[in-house]
Amino acid sequence: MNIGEAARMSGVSAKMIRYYEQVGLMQPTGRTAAGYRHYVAADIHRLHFIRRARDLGFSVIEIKELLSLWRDRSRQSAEVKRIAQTHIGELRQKIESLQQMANTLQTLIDCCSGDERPDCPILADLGKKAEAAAPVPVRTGAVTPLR
Amino acid sequence: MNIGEAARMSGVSAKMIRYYEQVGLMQPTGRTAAGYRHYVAADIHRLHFIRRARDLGFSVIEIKELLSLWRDRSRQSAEVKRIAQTHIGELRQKIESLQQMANTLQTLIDCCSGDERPDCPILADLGKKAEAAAPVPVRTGAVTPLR
DNA sequence: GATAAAGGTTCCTATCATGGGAAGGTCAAG
DNA sequence: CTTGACCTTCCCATGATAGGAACCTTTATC
Repeated sequence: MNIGEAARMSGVSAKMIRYYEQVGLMQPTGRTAAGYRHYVAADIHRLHFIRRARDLGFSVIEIKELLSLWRDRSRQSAEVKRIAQTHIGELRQKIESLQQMANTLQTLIDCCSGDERPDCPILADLGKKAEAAAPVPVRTGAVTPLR
Repeated sequence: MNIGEAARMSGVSAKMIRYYEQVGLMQPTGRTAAGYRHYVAADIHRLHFIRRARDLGFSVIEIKELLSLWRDRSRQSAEVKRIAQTHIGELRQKIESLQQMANTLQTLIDCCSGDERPDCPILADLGKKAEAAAPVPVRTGAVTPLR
């Protein structure tokens, strides 16, 4: 099966399939005489795995680790759990940070009359001299951008 | 005042100050004979504004809009409110998406014994043929990456 | 006045996952 | 044999940020 059909079957774009090969998530596949990649059922399965992991926000690095554990008969589930927990920690930190932004912003919005007059507590707050209200920005690390 | 001191006073790095000038958030400042940028109090104030807006997750584009409204005497607060509400909508969507990831992942983690045995529901789920459990990925637009 | 340290300038590179597009080769159907 | 769909590689762009090189300026010290 060609890359296009593999893309359709796995839900991963052809572009990304090539990228995953390049960064080592996918083994280089066999090629036809003309240089076309060809895929078998196991490749599709692996692509499904990757896509699902991406949907859960795992980075390429993390997915590489998960993949190497996936069919390792001697793996210890503790290892997988550790990776997942680290990741969920990152997710939670990011959520909290966004939540704090949203809360602060909501407070400002609630105070804004939102009419034709120029008085606006949102701008007033942004322009305040000191940073009294500024939430400490959280360094959340490489959590995957949402797709 | 030189760019270094402006950075110290505003909490925006010199690198970013130059970047903001380049993308039009800051007006090009005056230069000394040697080509050094120099800043006055109003510039620091503007940098504070920018930093605060960045802390709230506004993109450079949005900040540009907010800045142009900031000292516009004829602005309507409704306009500012609209920008803020659009932005908070993006934040909420992003939060929801991350929350869903975290929930799914937590469910899987809870089912994983996390011991020395290889049986692992996390990997089992990721490797499932169909995408039954896959949450629909949300296109959340240009919400700022966390800092 | 010479020198060294600290700070400024521009320009290039990288991040991370993803997509767009060009230039060109291949395959299958009409 | 042409047409259109598909494949290949290669380059570029995204957004906000940082790192670093090469080079110039200012300031303080000897």
